[in-house]
Amino acid sequence: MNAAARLDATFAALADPTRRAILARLALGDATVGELGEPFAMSQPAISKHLRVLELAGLISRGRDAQRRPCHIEAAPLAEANAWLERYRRLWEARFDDLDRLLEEMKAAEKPARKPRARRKS
Amino acid sequence: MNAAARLDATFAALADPTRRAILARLALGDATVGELGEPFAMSQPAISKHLRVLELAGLISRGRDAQRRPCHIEAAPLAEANAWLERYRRLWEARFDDLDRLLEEMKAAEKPARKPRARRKS
DNA sequence: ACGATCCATAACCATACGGTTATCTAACTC
DNA sequence: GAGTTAGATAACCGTATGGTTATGGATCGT
Repeated sequence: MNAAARLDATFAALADPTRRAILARLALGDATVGELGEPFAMSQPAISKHLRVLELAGLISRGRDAQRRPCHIEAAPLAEANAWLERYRRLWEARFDDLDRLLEEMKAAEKPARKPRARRKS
Repeated sequence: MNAAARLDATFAALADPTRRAILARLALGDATVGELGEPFAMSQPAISKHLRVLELAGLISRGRDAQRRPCHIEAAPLAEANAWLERYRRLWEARFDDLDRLLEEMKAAEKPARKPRARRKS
């Protein structure tokens, strides 16, 4: 799987609240399928499907403990997703830069400028 | 739209290589629909659909310049996605911590330990 | 006023997704 | 060996997604 396909799978896996909650749970430590499904008003096969999506995305791995299949979070794909987002960080930090500059201006002028950052639907 | 639904929309929007490429282009500056579609072997309506997905996710906004509809990247949802990922940063950084520790051990023992970090399909 | 340009919308299609119920398998327990 | 427990798998269903072609609408140029 190339980098683009991995990002596809990772972001798609994260685009579901149940799966994000499962990852949040697994961040606290390994858990079985039953434990992972318990918080959700959802059938067991539905949970298994979510786990398969997470596994195919490389976000979890599964061990074996008798009948149980403990799940373990694998953070590497999250690191890749983070690296992708990283390239856009300046775009959202610029917002705060603007805010800082605006605050400076307000402090200097002692009169709230009310300049709403331009843009936004013309 | 609540935080979870926004994350759903954001991650889903990012789970497509065409849309990520469009965002990459827009990070360099605003562009029209035609300009955005030019690199892709895809019909114009397909591009419009991708742009609508990005717009619904709040990742772009659109202005107007005569017949043209210039698109502008909006990074705020990316910041939210980043904030979500941030909570898992220690999980993938731990990997490097382990590697560092392993390297320390190797250096101390002068004999490559070959301990493959345990876990992984039992 | 007329055609060209830029883009959106509608209708359609195949496939994927998120859920269900029912059933099957593997391993433990007694 | 019989029943029980933990999950996986199969078949199905409604809706969403990603693409297409065809058409429509707004604005520019002449």
